Amino acid sequence: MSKTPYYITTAIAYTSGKPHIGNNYEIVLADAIARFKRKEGYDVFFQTGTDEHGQKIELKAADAGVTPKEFVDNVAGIIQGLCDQLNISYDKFIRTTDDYHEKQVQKIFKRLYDQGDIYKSSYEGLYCTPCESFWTESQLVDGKCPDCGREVKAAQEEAYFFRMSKYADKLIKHINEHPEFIQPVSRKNEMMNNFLLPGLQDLCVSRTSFKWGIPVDFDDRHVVYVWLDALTNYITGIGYDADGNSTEQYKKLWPADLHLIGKDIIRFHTIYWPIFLMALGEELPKQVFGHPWLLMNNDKMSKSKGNVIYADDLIDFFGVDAVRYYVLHEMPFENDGNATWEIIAERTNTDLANTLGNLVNRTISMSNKYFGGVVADKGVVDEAIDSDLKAVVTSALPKVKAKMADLKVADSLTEIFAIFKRLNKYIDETEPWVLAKDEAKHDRLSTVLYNLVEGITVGASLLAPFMPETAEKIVSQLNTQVREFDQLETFGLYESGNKVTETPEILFARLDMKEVAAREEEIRLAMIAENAPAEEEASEDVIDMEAKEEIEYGDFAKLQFQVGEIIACEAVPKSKKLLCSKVRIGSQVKQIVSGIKQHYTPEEMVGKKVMVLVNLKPATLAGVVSEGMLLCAEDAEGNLALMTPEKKMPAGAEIC
RNA sequence: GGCGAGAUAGCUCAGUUGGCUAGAGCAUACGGUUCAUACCCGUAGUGUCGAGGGUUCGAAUCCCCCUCUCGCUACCA
Repeated sequence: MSKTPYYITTAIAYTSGKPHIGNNYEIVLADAIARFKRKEGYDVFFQTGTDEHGQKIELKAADAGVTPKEFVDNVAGIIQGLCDQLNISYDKFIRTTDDYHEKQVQKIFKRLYDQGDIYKSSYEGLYCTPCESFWTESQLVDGKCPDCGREVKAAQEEAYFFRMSKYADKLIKHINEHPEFIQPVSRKNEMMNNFLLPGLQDLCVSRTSFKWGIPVDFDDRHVVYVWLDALTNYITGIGYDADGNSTEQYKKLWPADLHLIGKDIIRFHTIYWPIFLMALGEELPKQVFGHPWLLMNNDKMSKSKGNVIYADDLIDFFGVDAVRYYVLHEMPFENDGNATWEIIAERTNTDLANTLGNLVNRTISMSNKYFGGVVADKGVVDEAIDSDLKAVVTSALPKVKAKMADLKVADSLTEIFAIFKRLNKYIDETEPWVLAKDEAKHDRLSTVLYNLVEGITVGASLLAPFMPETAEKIVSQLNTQVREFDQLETFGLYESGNKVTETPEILFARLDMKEVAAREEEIRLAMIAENAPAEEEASEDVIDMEAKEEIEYGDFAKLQFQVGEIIACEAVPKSKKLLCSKVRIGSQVKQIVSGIKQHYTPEEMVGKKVMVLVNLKPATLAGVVSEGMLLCAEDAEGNLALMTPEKKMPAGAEIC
């Protein structure tokens, strides 16, 4: 009987820098699922990898003075190193710079172009020069710019687009008929209500503004833009061929059983990716699970704050399985989880050191103390207390399987730990130290210890997909092996008369919270120190934007910039981003609305001298009239900085 | 602004189709035990189940309204 295939993927990691623990969470989750499915008897193929193209990488490489390829080789190496440290059992690590991938992406692009799904456009008639904005046809109001109402006209920038709308109805039908397709289901509504039902926009699938990408082979001014390049890794990695010569492996594995991704890219995996596949005539993946985030200190991580948590730092301190346990157990199904050194340490102490580690240790110690390490079932049963123990142990597998079928990994671990908790209780119920004092009860004592060793073996075997190293350590101390799943619903398979180790090793040492805090602080300070110069560098990080059309001086002269003084400011009601400021310009006061609430409080706005575009046609925003524009600089992360005069200037001074 | 989710013990959350004294884990207190990593076992809790109103014999659970939080999205001159 051939095994049922199970193809699982993670998102491929973007190689712009070293990923933090929040990024690594996904691959640990995928690994646990993959290992579990293998144990369940599936023929698992687990693919992960790196996404290595794009302008950001091109720029970072230039800054670092290396070629983009050298840059991504380095980062991809770091990422693979982290995978190894985290004990990730991937079968394939794909890089989007791999030859076969690039070749297939070109073929896919060509094929989609030939069949009319991709078309070339140049934004013709859709550029509003005053607004500096491109618009798609459906965004126009009465054929004019939806913002200013002026005529739009052709622009120079050309690009290839994918006709998304063509497949929208088919996708809506698929999603409705396959409620399991998008997980968690709450995401399904978001996709439907925000994108599919209002009508899909065509997707831009090429760029001419940078070079570090896969060239469109029949039009080499263009490179394939991110999604067609990145998403296709799921099929190129297993041997897809756009000309119909796909490998046997591809035929066996596709469609994928599970794409495990972060909730931020659900849209691309549940709308664009299925539509690409439909266009190629391939089946859709069975399930896309958009997992929540693992946040750090309930805050946005920042190197300058030193609160970024990296997997390798954690592994150094806690050990790989403590880290795996933490991310797998602490992460809820739908809400974001939180990671702090303190919480990780607490989990390690309570669950791993106390419940599990101590259980193994005390069991082995007693075996050595009372029977010289020999564990034998003498068949002396106390039905009242033994039967419940056995029931808990042998009923765990189906419970865990049920949880895993719904991807409830955290709950699965809880089920497994229920065994260890039950075993600890069993020790109290049987009181081996009392039995030991009575020669007549030594056979009973032997059976009790046998039951403990047996239960631990079953628990360790269940634990193996989640904490492989620990499972191995446990069974090795018990001088046995991790069992297959079909041996976990029978009690009593441990070889009677076997001898456990004489020198039990502490599996997880209890951690002193003070030491944990000290270590965290040490790393935090090191990170801040290391990034102090880097942060300056970062501020020097150049940002290239697409070049706009050249203008005449006359065009510039039309714009009236003046220094304005903010004399009052308040938040616009019913708006999340808008602040309404009263700005003195000369002797007049204008009311200006700006989308900067997330960066400035009304209080700190007051008194600032800022650069104002004065002669902009008034517009109404969220029901409030705005008579101009406050100018800000914006960086790649969307941080804003108001433009203020470098020397003291009166309100109304012209900026020219 | 649109759509959606949520507000339950100090903390993180469970509470199926409305039904007996509202639960789990962690943290806390007390008791027990000593094989073990000051560990394990047991007991005890405290909760106006976000506010208000309604339906019902009965509501954490259904309806209305309010406040707040969050997600996606639009807007962000």
